[in-house]
Amino acid sequence: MPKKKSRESLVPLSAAETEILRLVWEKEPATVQEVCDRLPKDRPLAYATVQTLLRRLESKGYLKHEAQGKAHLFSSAVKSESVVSRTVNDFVQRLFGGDPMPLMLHLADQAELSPAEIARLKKLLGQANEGEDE
Amino acid sequence: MPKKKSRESLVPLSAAETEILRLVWEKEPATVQEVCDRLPKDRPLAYATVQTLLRRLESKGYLKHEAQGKAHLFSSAVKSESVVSRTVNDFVQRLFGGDPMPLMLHLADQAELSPAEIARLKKLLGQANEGEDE
DNA sequence: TGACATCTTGTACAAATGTAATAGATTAAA
DNA sequence: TTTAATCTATTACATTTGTACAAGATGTCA
Repeated sequence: MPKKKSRESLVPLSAAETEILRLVWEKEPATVQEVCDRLPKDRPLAYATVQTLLRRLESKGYLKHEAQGKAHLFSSAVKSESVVSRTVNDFVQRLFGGDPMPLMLHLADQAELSPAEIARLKKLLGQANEGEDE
Repeated sequence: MPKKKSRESLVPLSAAETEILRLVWEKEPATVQEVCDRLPKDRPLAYATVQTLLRRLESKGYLKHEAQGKAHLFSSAVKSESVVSRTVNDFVQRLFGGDPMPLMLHLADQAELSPAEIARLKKLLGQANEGEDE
């Protein structure tokens, strides 16, 4: 029996689609209007544009919708984790040839993490190398 | 006087362009042919295609070239670090709304890091929270 | 110095993307 | 039940992207 699920090979997300998909994830299910309301102020998009993007996300298989009155309620059709996973992998592949380390280092260095976050990360990292200390 | 350098706002990289740019970074300066030679086997591209991408990278300001005999030698026009930085930021913005933590956690969890790499990361993280341990 | 082998340049072209206007359906309100 | 407010559906359209052929320039070797 297959352990890893067969990596549905969805059509890749474009930049604008990704932004919108994330907003849906933030508040699922969501109507076009609700997504519009959550757009960052510095990134205004016409209602019709958001609508187009949602439709494309649906036709690409990332979202589905059900009707609620005359409006549509959009929600994810695939787990966000798997989308994130694939997206991050592709990204790392493209920009770093597949090696995640440079990205981790960059983030560890650039991101201004709180002590709590750092602790959390360390713990997660720790699990993999208990006791090791180069 | 400005402290941060003025973030040149280059035209963003497309996926294919990013892959090629990375190859140039790997062995700078490089001719079209050399880049072709370094293409991953599972991603064949015609010589002409690579050439087009290099040309576009140059017109977008990421690369420059000088002639060597009849060939062109391409090399970066902006530091790769800054490109990586901008690219990663945009990516985190799009997929995580700007919060790098989910990405770090994802990577820490997914990437199979060697003990040495883990140690390196921990050290880097440590600098920011010496002594802290919630 | 002529024939090859290489390179660059110009051009192409379909598909994807970003962005949106508009017309027609639907519901809620008066 | 007409009107106003919303929604969806259809269509548009300039750019960008991915991918590449072909013609002409140039350097190389016999």
